[in-house]
Amino acid sequence: MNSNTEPLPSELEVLRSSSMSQVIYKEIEKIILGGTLGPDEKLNEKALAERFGVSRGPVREAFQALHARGLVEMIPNRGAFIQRITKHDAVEIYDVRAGVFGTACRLLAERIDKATLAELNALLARMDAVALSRDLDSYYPLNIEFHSKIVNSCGNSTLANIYFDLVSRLHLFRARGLVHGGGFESSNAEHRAIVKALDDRDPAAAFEAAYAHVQRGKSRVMMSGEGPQSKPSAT
Amino acid sequence: MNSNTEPLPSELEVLRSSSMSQVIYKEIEKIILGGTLGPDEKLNEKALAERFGVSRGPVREAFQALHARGLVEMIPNRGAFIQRITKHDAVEIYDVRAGVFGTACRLLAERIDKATLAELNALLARMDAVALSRDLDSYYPLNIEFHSKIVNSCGNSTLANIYFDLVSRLHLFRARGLVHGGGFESSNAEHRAIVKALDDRDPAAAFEAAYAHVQRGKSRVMMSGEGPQSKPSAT
DNA sequence: GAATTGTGAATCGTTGACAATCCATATTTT
DNA sequence: AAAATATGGATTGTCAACGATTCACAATTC
Repeated sequence: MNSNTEPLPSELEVLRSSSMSQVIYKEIEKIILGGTLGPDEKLNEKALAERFGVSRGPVREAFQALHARGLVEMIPNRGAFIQRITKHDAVEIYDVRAGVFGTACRLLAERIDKATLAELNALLARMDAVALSRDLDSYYPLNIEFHSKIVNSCGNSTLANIYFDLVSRLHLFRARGLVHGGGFESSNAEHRAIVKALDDRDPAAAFEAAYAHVQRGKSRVMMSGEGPQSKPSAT
Repeated sequence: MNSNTEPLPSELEVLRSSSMSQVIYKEIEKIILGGTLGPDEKLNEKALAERFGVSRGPVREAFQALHARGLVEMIPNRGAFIQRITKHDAVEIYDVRAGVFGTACRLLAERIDKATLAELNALLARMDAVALSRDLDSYYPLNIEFHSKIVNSCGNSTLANIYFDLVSRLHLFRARGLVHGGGFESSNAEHRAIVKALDDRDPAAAFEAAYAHVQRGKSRVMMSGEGPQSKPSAT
């Protein structure tokens, strides 16, 4: 076909492979996770449709997908609202995330290669260096990269999708600043314990180290006592 | 086919509390998981809309939600198809399910009460009895009830939702008969190991027992070599 | 006869319009 | 004046219709 001509990676090409509602989905997801809108904020169909230059149909379809993924709440005859994550919800999500991340490490321990191990060690070193200079804004992305590298290397895309979904939902729990807040030196010590278990090819130890690490992260976040705590009725 | 158009049984009142697309979602989900349709089967918008007596709008919204949950595949300008689960996909799902179910047991071990323990023991006894009579059709629902009881008792609805989603997706992998196929006496022995760990309030042991149990279930299913094995391009 | 091209029916993607519902404000009632 | 009730505007839920794309099958070409 036109393997020689592909000068348009822009919107036209995207529209060929993905339907409109999928594009709208990604855009609204960006808006939600961007954090500019407050929690419990209303998502106006007409306003969003006009903003993207489409009709309300694709927007409504995107809403349903966002609802299925737990990012928005649908109230009949009222519309779509950014999902509100209570403290109780956040605890639940952290516990599942601990189990999923632990499972990723367990699976990775059975198949990790030298290259991946080297990359993880390199990240450890960089995080240690940044921790010394106490540069929080530099530590944060490295921390994410470390966890993502593990999840993406465990050879299970289903697990990876679930993991990143959980992380997205936690983003809705406005309690950041705490992730960096309490002691990230100890955090990196926990990272080292994980990598050591991976290096030892010890699945059980890898799970335990990873599970404990996320649980400590939960404690660090919850300690600060931020976020909404009201508990709406279950669906 | 069905000249008597009454596919929605008295659930018109549900429409008050839930939107139409949510009802359609549940109906299509039932159709998919019912198993009457083969894998990779096309879901016709117009046909489904007429079957439910609505227009195509709500049906398309339901499709998006089903797609987000991994039950249908959306192909641009082609429509919605029942998601095809390859053997490779099934392995991934089993591994995640093992980790999630293990996490449920781990959490439950920290909070289980006498009543729940008694219920689980009662189920164990019933499954043993059924195993003696080799009544597979009676064993299967008890097996499901056992796992569901654990997941629903661990006090984490987020985890429960993810778990049942994974189970649903595994249903798309047409390889049943195998779940019962190879030795369900050993399966119940594994159940006993889980309950023992729960009784001991030993989280780590509970996880290991549960994880190993699902992994053995995976082996039993995969051993039979059924299911589609073609591997479409990764997303 | 096999491959290619052309045609038409069927289906999908999107839109704009209409009815039903909800919300905020103004009006009435006690 | 406070509570209850009406009212108008805005928003959602659903539908039917239009253009665009795909698929199956017939006609044509080599």
